[in-house]
Amino acid sequence: MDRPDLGELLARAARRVIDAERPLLEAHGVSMWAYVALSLLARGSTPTQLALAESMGYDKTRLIKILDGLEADGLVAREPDPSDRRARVVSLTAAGRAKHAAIQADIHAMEDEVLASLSATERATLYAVLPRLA
Amino acid sequence: MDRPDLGELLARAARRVIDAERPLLEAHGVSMWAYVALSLLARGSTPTQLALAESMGYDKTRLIKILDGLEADGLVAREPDPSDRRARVVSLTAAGRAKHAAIQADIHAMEDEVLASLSATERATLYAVLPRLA
DNA sequence: TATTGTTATACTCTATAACTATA
DNA sequence: TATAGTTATAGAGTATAACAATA
Repeated sequence: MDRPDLGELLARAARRVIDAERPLLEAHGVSMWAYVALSLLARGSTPTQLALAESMGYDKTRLIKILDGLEADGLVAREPDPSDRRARVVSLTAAGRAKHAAIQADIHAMEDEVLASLSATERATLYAVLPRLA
Repeated sequence: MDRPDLGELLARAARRVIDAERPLLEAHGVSMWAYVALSLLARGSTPTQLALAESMGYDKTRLIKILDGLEADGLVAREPDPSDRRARVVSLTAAGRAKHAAIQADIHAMEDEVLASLSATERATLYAVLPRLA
């Protein structure tokens, strides 16, 4: 009966990693949710704002300010969807793609330190299991 | 270079599990942070409020309202620390211990569903690795 | 002088409701 | 009538500073 709570374990691990990400993101002048948006866009899709918000697990009304900032910095572009002129399609600019790659490189370097004490099989299992929990 | 971000994976998994916890906690009339406090106290220690806040990773000023509610419900007791009369020692009452056990039973049953698709070794690795990340 | 618990205040984040333009 | 994007407002959550009692 000495079983720890999974939610607490996940939340503590997530908080630890995110706390370590915070200064890296700040150095790049990008908020956490802005980085999440850049990450999804870097995976290749050019979704509408609503679709982007849903795949981020974020609110469409809050995403607007995020995109305003990214657009003002020239990292993303918003263009009207030809097939539905109510919608606006979001895409990465070349600068946005470069920015995301630079940030992600820093983050992955940080993660390597966090994961240093894990064996290769433990790491592989972690990356295999986590997506299936979400 | 198609490596996912660990922070995002952990945050999504944590959010999913915590979202599933929310209705269970609400049914027991306990907030998430109140449950975290009950969990730490159930592990046997009777810390001072400040020590409890630190081990929760929570703010001491916000913990006060949490403890006020738990004390009003008769789930915890606050007594002055004999060795330092500024401090107040927090402990579980019998009702608090029973309450925590009942909530945790519900939560563990929910977690079993979440973990159902994982093999026994995957589960063991997950429980071994997560504490080392935090 | 420093620290524990407490309160009060300001700030950020989040959720909800309305508005426009299209469908 | 319903939906995508937008804006504004209210609410919850969080952080900071100050206070009384004790060290």
